[in-house]
Amino acid sequence: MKITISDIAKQAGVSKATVSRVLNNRPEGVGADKRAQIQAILDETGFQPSGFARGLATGVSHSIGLIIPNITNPFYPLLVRGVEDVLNRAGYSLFLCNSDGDITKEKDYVRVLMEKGVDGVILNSAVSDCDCQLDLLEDQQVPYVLLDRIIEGQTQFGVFLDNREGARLAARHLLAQKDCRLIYLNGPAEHSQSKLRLAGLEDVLREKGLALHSIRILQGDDSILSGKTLIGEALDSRQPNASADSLPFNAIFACNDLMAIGAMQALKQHSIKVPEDVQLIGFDDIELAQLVEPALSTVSQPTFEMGSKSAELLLYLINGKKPRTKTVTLKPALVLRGTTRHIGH
Amino acid sequence: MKITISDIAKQAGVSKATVSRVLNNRPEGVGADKRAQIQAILDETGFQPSGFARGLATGVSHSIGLIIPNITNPFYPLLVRGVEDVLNRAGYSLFLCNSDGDITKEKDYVRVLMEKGVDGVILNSAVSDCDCQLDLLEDQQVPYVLLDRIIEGQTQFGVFLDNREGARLAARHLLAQKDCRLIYLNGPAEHSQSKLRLAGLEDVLREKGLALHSIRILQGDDSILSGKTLIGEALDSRQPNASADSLPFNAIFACNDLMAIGAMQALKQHSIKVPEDVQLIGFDDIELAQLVEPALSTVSQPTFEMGSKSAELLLYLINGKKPRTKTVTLKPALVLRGTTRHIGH
DNA sequence: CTGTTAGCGCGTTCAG
DNA sequence: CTGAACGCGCTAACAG
Repeated sequence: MKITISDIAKQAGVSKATVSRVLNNRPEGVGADKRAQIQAILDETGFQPSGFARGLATGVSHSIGLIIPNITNPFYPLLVRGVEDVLNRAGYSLFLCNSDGDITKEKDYVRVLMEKGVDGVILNSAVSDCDCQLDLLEDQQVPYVLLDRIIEGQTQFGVFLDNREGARLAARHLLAQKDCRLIYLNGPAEHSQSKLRLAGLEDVLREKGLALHSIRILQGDDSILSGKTLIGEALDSRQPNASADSLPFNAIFACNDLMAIGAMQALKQHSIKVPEDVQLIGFDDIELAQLVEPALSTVSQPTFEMGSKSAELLLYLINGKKPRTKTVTLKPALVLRGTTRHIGH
Repeated sequence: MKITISDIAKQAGVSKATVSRVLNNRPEGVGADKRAQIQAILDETGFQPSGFARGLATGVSHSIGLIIPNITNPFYPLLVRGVEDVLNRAGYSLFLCNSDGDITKEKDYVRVLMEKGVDGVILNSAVSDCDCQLDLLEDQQVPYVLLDRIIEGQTQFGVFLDNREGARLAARHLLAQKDCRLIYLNGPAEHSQSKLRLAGLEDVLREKGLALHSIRILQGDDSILSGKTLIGEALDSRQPNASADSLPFNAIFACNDLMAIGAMQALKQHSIKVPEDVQLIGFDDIELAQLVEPALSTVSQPTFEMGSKSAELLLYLINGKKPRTKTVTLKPALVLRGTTRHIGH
């Protein structure tokens, strides 16, 4: 049988209460002599308190849940690491949940996490039409922070990237060239990211006095394949024997790097030169972006920081502090590499 | 306050025991009528049992721990997904821990996981010189499976890739060309993978009647940078004005894809053609391997399956069944892409 | 078929 | 400064 707190109490000739006090470093109520003696026994027996019993008695688990769509998406590992690092340092453990963006799975996970008694939840869910998962959390007063997910009219805690501004940066660069015929490779339409990035693009169109329909929007799904297929089709549908000059587009802005890389593959297959014939900008700045050839120009987001910030915010909430602002907004940056040309000068 | 089992017991006019019975779908001991009635109350109140109390009473948590070096390494996400998928289907949750290959961290994680009362642990630790973490597990009889980590003379449960055979596959292909001057880019020497892959390479050397020192071994650390640096140095150190013919090597076998990709970058910087001037094979077959240019030839391992198999094995152990074999060995496959030439024919 | 009773291991009053 | 006693919410053994 496992060794318990009363075992050492007996062994030390004291009561469980006293052992508990030194176990939790309570300054009050134990003489230095006894304290040291008990600590010694604790150490040499390698005693480990039961998290169950502790949780039951205190209502605290020192573990939190992180729900993301899919760890297999190269955007997430760094984010997860950011979360785990600050959590671990603070003495918390992490439940990892892959929702696949499925609202049902997400709800199930939330339920399970609450059963486990997590002290808080970080939720990165891209869909925003149903918030029933949040209701569960609210009901039980479990603190949570939203990661990169905007819910209109709501005032939850969250950390976000300024997606709209990121898109503006990219769009301004691309639309700076005259006679720019731009394709926007959109991500899943229900994702707030896709919407915001499109909105940023439209901002720039307005800035430049261009019609909103002057660009072409292709609907993808954030995968390499969809980027490749979409651009491949756009290329196939043009006139045979068309020269590069007559390309139906000369710039692509993709909602994420994966689609941008897919687009590059299609372009390459058709022997279209990047960035000479068409310029290309992605979004996310995943590690892969630096490794493709030519290296992908993209809008970078501080992924690790998004994870760490959200964990910090959550810990704040768990400790009952009210952070000054309910949301943390991180800034994107345009990273120009090999798939864009330098403009002007 | 949270709603408890006695609340519904009261509400239904029965005892806690009865509620517990329907909660756990115990076939015995509850009339169909009462059962239905209680279930109804359960549903409409949205009652959720406390995992703490349950764990305390049963000694079971329905959660397991997974310790890996670093989720940020592109090899792991798929593996983690494999684990999580089968776990989730079986009603288990996953604690994710990043050890950074640090034995101290690893031990700490094991300790914490045991405090949380995990039902089992999957451990992917590359170092094998100290097994104190395992002792902890053994002491408390917590089932665990080793992932891709061989401990000599031990007979723990585990799932492994046949690393040695994988290296043989690659080495045979490379050494089939006559006058092959091979560089082996080794991973961290203390990793069992590195050792086994080197051993496989040496197997082939013996097969071919070649001296073990007829190849050059460079010591890397599994990172892109180390591959790039090492090969860069090897290239810089040759005579100036040397032609491609006089390259000090014409084939590279890297212990992992990341180093292989780094090597490719160095080669490209020196305008050395792959695979014409030097052939290159990596190991792992991470997603990136298909995306570099030219696509990387490599030894693939069934990463997802390694995760899922290890989870299955662990669940087996948790359920007290004795699997037929203590270890599952998965087979690697040589995937020839753009960084190797076809031989003979 | 159902209710009663007794812990699971720990934290936490409240007396002493 | 210390200990006895209770309760956290649930399961399990035992009666009825």
